[in-house]
Amino acid sequence: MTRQPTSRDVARLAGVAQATVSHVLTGRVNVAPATRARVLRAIDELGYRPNLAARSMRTRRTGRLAVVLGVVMYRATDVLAGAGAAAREAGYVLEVHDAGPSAASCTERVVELARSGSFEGVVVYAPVEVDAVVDGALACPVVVSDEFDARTRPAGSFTDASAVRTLVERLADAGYRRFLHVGGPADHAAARSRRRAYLEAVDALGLESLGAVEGDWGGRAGYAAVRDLPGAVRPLGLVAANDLLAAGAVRAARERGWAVPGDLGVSGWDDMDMGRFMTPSLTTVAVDRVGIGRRGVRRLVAEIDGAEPDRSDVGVMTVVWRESTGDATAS
Amino acid sequence: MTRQPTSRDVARLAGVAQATVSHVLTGRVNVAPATRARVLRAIDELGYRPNLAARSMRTRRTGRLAVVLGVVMYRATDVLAGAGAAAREAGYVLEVHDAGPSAASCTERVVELARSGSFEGVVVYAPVEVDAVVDGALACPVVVSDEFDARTRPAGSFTDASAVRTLVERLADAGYRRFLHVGGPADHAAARSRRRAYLEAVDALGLESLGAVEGDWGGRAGYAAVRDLPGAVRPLGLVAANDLLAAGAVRAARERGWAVPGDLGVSGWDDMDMGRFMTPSLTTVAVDRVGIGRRGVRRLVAEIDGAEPDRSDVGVMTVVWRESTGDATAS
DNA sequence: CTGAAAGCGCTTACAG
DNA sequence: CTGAAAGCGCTTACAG
Repeated sequence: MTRQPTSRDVARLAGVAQATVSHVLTGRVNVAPATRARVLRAIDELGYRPNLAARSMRTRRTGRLAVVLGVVMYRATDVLAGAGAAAREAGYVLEVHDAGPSAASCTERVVELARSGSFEGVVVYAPVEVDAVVDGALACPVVVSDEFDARTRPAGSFTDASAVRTLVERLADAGYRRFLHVGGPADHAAARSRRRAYLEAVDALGLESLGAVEGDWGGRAGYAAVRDLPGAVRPLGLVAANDLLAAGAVRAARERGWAVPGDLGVSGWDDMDMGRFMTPSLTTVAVDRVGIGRRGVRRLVAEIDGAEPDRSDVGVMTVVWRESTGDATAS
Repeated sequence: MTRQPTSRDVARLAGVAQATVSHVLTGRVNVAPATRARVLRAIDELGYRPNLAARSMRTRRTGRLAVVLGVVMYRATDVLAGAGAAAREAGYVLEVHDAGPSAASCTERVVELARSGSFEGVVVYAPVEVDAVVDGALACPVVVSDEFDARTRPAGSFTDASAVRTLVERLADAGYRRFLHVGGPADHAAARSRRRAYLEAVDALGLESLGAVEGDWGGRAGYAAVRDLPGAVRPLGLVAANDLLAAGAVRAARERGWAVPGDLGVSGWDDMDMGRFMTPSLTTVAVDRVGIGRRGVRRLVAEIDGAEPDRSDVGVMTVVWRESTGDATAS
């Protein structure tokens, strides 16, 4: 833990000026090969590492991106991994801030970070009140991941919609006669989008729907929804907004002696690890979380650079068919 | 996105010297109340924010801690939340780096970060080769979370051991006659610790053990272990190193027509959300992940300060009893 | 209690 | 191709 060597030390050892060391380091100015080699050797010998704070002060670039995370997301670290990789590629480093589950606290944090001047951009994977963010006097761009952007119909909603439509169609084909949606909290754009997709699907297909229940992302809402249903609704097709809600629904059905599949056909969302080992194994929608993370950072970097955002990897959901959406019992 | 105001701007507006602004900000030098108020008003009016890079360069403190995360952990964001809160309390900011699942890649990353000089400390929630870390010429302290520290018997192992012992005893009391452990990968200290605890428990209690199988943290190993067992082992008590392994075991048992509980009694680990909705619901060990995160950062901060680490919140596991460890079928 | 001056370690015009 | 000089925005002895 002795004093770290500086570019002056390197210059001295290499017998050149400090500026030359800098030229070698930044690569923005040509340096004669022999000089360059001397500098590199000195760097190596001294174990020199540039002081990033000093560089940042001089260049007025921090090289930092802030990530705001909502804790509720399943496997948020996958998103982080994607975001981190994209950030590295673009030469940035990520500072992660989690801001609790509520849209209010997330919004507050986003504004604080975007005003701090310590970041070149903020990317948000959390529910926020976008208007508040946009209004604030920000020092850098803010990008809200599609899944959490409430301003417009999110880009992700197209794929949400098609996945939900596919699930409803399949359940109808399998013989389920009535339908129910158990959704997530309304302040999440993804929850709203799946709910809307469900309502559109049953409407478009002329199916009998018992409606859309709102829950949190925990399983109890799914459990309660099925527990409280009249028996006459069977066979029922249930599209849940995530796997926990679906698992709760399955549990309630079993306690009532309903067959799953048979009396109840269920699908979840998120492809949680455990779903494949449940009995019945759970049909679900696999989401490319790493891609979501990557996309958020890429959009942010594009905005920082004033470039066109990359749209190439939109649409990253796959329905995973398992036992829980098997055929209904003929009644 | 206009130029950010500096402490000079504040000084000019308040009619004081730049040093006085600094005195107000750092609080290390007394300032007359009236002067102080003028400065504060100017700061507010200008929306001034100190430039952290400049401050850091001058003070030679970065105010940053690096966190290295292994992606495999369940709900790693809980750990992050705890770490982030503890860091905030101590006046630090966290930079999160995930380093892939392997001990080699994590170790490499830790050394790189600890050498970079950009951090005042590194806290590791990932499997690492501690010797390599200790050998390197590091610029800051490195703390490995107990759960991943391979050097010594980790502090967490005591609680691992007692939880495992409790589970084995209960299964024995419930009438299970033979025992099996399905563990995690051996390069994880937690996996080794649970395995050892299992072996000690069956030995101490004089129970018949079929041994300890090593898996990854996914559910297939649990599935395969039970699928391949002779039927004569029933009733079997199985202690799995996590809930996925346990869920896999349950699934295999059901496919073989074994009753769970009855022919097979199973416990998991991690208290994954879905476990309570499985049929049977899964007995498991709840871990205080937020506490693990907090403890890691507190130990690191203590080391930075040369203070005694806080040991007050060690031992943060609770067995959650559910249906899967119910009574064995008398045979 | 207040302020003038130096300097943290870099990079960037600019001159040679 | 190389280097001398200035300056990024702050804080810290130090003097008054």
